[in-house]
Amino acid sequence: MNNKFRIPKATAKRLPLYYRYLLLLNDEGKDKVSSTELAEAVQVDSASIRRDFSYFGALGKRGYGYDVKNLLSFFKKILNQDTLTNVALIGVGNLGHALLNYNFKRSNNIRISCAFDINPEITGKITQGVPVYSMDEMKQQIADQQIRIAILTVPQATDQKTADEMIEAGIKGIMNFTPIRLSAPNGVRIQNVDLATELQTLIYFLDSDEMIKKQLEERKKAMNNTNK
Amino acid sequence: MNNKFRIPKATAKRLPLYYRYLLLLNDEGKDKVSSTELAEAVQVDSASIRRDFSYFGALGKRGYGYDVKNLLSFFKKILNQDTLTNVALIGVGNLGHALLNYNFKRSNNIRISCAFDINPEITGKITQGVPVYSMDEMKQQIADQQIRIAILTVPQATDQKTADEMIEAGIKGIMNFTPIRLSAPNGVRIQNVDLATELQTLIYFLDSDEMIKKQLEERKKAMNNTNK
DNA sequence: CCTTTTTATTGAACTTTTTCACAAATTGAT
DNA sequence: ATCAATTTGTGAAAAAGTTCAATAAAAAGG
Repeated sequence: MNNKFRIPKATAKRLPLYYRYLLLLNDEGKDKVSSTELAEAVQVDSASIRRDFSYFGALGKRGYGYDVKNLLSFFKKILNQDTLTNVALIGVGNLGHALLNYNFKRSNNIRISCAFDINPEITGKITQGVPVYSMDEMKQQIADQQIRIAILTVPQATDQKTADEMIEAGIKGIMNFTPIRLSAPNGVRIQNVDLATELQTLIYFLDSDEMIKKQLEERKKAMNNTNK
Repeated sequence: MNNKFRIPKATAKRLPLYYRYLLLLNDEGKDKVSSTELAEAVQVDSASIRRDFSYFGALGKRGYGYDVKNLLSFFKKILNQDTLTNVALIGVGNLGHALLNYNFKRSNNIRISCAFDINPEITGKITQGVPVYSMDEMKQQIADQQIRIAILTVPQATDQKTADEMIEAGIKGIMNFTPIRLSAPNGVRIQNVDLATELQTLIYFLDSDEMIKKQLEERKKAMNNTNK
């Protein structure tokens, strides 16, 4: 028996994407979908899609494509979408508020079930249907509710300490919106979401696109001059 | 003359990370930094860091490390941090508001200089120091202000149409927070930021971690039984 | 029933990214 | 001046990820 369970990281990252589009197709009443069709919608090369699916065995039918309902229920299980996942929100500032309003439940079966903040003006109340506790209560609540996943949107400074506390309370996965790279023991996953960095990367790519374009133009001009 | 300018994508994505940490070090008054030290802070293998830097030439000194000020001013240029980058915000909902409050300027020299929305209750006003225009004015404003980059946080549905309009107005880079994979002509970059997807990926990894752990335990147990 | 078309599956080639590991340069101590 | 300790820069190997393209199965059309 070999490790059939080790799915490439790159593939795993694309699964939710596939899943969401399959949900959409299903809602539209579509019965089948081909890798080419999927490729266009999710903007992943069709060969990659076929390769990705193949890690889970032969999910399709040659000459036909993939059965939407089949694929959907398969991925539903793979992605743990049949059970509701409760997550904690640490830090109810601007971004935290936005996330409270975000409807993760709709197509992901994820729910923010409790939030924590230091600001006494918002703690002890219910915001967007979610109770906001003080930070002192965090450890207890997370442990009691057996929450494994937390979204960290505190405004910096104390983040590592906060993370340590969360992990102590039983958190196994952190979606980290702070710019600090948290350190965590083995068995705890950190997913960094760094908005400023991504924006800057975008700018970098744009500038280098432009530079390459300029160089090409200059080279062309030089060629023309030599040919005269 | 060969293409010395083509920096690997993976490297480019890490540059803003390095930059931010270098800013921090400089603020702390540190003069030099080694790849090992950097590695720990940004959680990238030290060999990768050296490799990344080497694409730009020999930036360090053997037996010494990298000069913080030197490196910083070099990356400042590379990342276009010496000029302020204006970006547009399309959609001032919850997430949009959070982004308006986000201080991109502090360590990234990026500023949201105008925002757009359909909601007449917020258009025509200035929010967080940023004027909010109606969608009708978008094309004009983007063109007039020569904005190349936009953050798209509209609540779905019309997004492709909105994107097309933006591109027509001169936008070259879109940071897309909507779940839809936008299509764009050549020369326009789309950076997708998909919060629900990332959260789901995290859950997937957690579950597979757990499964692997369980399997290992079972295998161990089986081994023990055989050895008896 | 045969032929053509469609489309998944997958070995193999290819590309990109990461990591190893060591020579070469530099520092700092003695 | 010498030697030990550091630390970069980088060939080369390994690993991860993507794409090509041959094959096989199924569907559709005649």
